Amino acid sequence: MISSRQKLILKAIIEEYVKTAEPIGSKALTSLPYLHFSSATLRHDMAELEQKGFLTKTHTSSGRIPSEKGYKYYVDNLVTRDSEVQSSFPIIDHIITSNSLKRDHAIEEAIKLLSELTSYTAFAVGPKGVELSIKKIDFVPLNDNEATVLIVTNQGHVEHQTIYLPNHISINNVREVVKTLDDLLRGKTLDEAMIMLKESFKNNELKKFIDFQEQFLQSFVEAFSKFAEENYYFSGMVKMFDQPEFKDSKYIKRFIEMLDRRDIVKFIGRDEGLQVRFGSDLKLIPMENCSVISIPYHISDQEHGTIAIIGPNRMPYGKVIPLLEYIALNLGKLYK
Amino acid sequence: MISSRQKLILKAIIEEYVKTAEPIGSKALTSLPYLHFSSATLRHDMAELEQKGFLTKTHTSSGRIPSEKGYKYYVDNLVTRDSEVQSSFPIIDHIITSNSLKRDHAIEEAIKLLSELTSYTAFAVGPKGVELSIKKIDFVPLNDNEATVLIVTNQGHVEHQTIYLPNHISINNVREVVKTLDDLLRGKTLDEAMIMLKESFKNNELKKFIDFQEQFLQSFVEAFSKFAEENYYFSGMVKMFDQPEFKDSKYIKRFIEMLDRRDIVKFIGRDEGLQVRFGSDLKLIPMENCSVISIPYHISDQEHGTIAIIGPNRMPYGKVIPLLEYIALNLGKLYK
DNA sequence: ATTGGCACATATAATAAGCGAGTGCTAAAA
DNA sequence: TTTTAGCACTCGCTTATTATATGTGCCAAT
Repeated sequence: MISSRQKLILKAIIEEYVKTAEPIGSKALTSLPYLHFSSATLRHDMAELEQKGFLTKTHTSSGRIPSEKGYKYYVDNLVTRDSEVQSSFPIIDHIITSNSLKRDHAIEEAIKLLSELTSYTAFAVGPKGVELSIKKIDFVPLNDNEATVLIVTNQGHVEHQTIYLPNHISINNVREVVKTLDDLLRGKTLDEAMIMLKESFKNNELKKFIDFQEQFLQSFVEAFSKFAEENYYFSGMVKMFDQPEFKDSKYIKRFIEMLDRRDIVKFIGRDEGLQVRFGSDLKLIPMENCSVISIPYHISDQEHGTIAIIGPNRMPYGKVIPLLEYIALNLGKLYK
Repeated sequence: MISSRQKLILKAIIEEYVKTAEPIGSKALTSLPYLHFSSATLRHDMAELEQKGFLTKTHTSSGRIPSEKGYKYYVDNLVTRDSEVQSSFPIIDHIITSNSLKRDHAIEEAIKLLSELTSYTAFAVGPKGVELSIKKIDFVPLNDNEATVLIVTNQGHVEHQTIYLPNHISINNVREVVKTLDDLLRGKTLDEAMIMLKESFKNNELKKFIDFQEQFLQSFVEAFSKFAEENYYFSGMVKMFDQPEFKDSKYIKRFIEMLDRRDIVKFIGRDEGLQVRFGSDLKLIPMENCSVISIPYHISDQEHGTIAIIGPNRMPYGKVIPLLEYIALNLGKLYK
C-alpha cells in the first residue's frame, strides 16, 4: 500500500514541515542520510503519496505539505517518542507535588506548565464528580441582615451564597432552616439533593420556616449548579499567536471566542485514553487546521478529568504526547 | 488661547474620527452646518490646532487626526453627554437587580453588559475590603484522612483549603486546632490574623497540637492571601480585535498578555471618581494609543471596587462615560 | 478675516517584469 | 524494473513604475 521508502519520506516531510511551516521540496529531502536518492526519485514517491492523499501542495509547483490524512497516519504509525522530553519530568514532578495540597490549583499549575513546555494552548476539564455528595450544609451569620450559607461536598469542594434577610426574619429562623436542610440533604448526591430541594419547597415542608423561599431556593439551586458545572481551565492562550497559521487576526478572534465559550470542552474525549483529533473530526468550523490532543487523568472510579492541548496540525507529536501522558499520570497520583 | 471656532473644529474632527478611524480633511468639515466656511479658512485653524498640539497628521499631506492632547482637551472641555444612552438604563437596572443575590456574579454580569453596550473590553477590580475581618473559621471532616477548612469574612467572602491528615493525626486533633484558631483569630482583620498566625507558630503555641504545622500554616497563609488578592474580572476581550487599531496581530498579543498578567489593575485609579487615562499616562508600553476609563463604585467606607473599560483613544466618550457612571452607581446600590 | 487657486506631497491601487524554487514528464542509464 | 539527468513549465514573491485621489500650505485677491 505504502512502501517503506514512502514512509520515510512522509515522516521526513512531516517532521521538517513541523519545524519550518514551509512546503518541503524534493531537493531538500535528498540531504537526509537515509534518503540518498536523486530528487527525481523522491519526486516520484511524493507524487504517489499525494495521489494516495497523504500530502498536498499549496499550488501546482510548490513543495509538499502533509494533509490531515498524512498527520493521522503519522501519529498512528510513524511517530517516535522524543526521548529528550524526559528532561522535563523532574520539573513536572516538582510543580505537581509542591502544589499537592490544593488540588484545583495543582491542575491549573500543571496545564500552565504544559503550555510552557509545549508552547501551545493547554486546557483542562474537571475533575467532575460523577457521584459527588453533600457532606455538610452550614451557615455563618454575618450581621443582623446577612448570612453566608456554605455547602461542602465529600470531595472537599465548597460553594457559598450570601443571603440577605428581610427584617422580619431572624437569624435563628435561618439557623433552623439550614439545620433542617443539612439533616435532609447530607449524604445525598447533588442530583438527588437538587430534586429533594425542589420537592420540599413544592410540598411546603419548609415554607413554615420562611416566607422568602423563592430567593432561598434560588440560592441553593445556583450553588448546586456551580458544582455541576465542569471546571474548566486554560492557559497559554497567547501561545497560539506565535504560530504562523494564526498570523491573520481573524483566526485569533475565532480562537479566543472558542476558548471563551468553552466550545472545545464538548469535543474532547473523556475516558478513552489519549486521543488526537483533527479539525475536521472536531467539526470546529473555525479551526480547520488545528488538532486537539487530550488524555484523561483518573482519580478514582468516581472522578476523572481531562487535560489537553490545542495547536496547529503541524505539531511535534513526538514531544507533546509523552508530555501529556506524564502529566496526566502524575495528576492522577495526586489523589491516591 | 483656542478660539471658539477652533473648539468646534476640534470637536468635529474628534467625533468624526471616532466614527471613521480615517484622517479628517478640511473639505469634509465644510459640510457641517455650523462650519460654513471655505476649506482654506478651516485649514488655517487646523494648522493652528496642530501647532498647539491638539492635532497631528499621519503624513505631510494627509487629513488631521486628534493627538492625545486633543483627546484630553476634548474629554475635559468639549464632550457632550449622549442622551441616547439613557435607553440602555432599563437593561442595566434589570441585569443588576436580577443578579442582586450574588454580588460577585452581579459584577461579572455588569461588566459583561458594559462590554456589550460599549463594544470595548471591560474589566473590574474588587470589591476589596480595606478592613476585611474574620467572621469564622470552621472545618468539615471529609473522611479519616481529609478535612476541609473554611474561612468566612465579615463580608461573606469564603475561602477553603482541603487538608490531608497524616495517619497519626486524628480528626479530633484538627477540630481542637481549628477551634483554637477560631477563638484566636475571630474578629481580627486579615492582616492582623496573618501576623498572629505566624507569631503563634513561631512561639510554638500551636505546636503542641500538631506536628505538621508547616503544611497547616501554609494552607492558612494561602487562604488569607487569596482574600487579599484583588478580584479581577474582565469581559469582551475579543471586542478589541474589531478595532482597526488592532488589525496587527502583534498588538493583539500584547493586549491579551496584559489582560492575562493583570497589568492594568495597577494603573486604574481607586477612589478619585471618574478618570480617563491615556496610553502615555499609563506607561503601558504596548498600549500607546489606548485609553482606560475607570470609575469606582462605593459599597461602604470599608469596601470599594472599580469598573473600567479599555479601548483605543478613539472612543465615543459621550456615550461611554454616562454608561460607566450609571453602572457604577447601581453596583454601589446593590450593597446598600 | 476670508476665500479661490495652484503647486506639491504622499498613500493606495494596479500593472508589469524578473527571479527562484519546485514540479511533471521523458528518455537514457543502471 | 528502478533510478537518474535534463528540460520546459507553473506559480508565488518581490520590486519598479505609473496613475489616481485626497489633502496640504501658501499667496494673492476679495
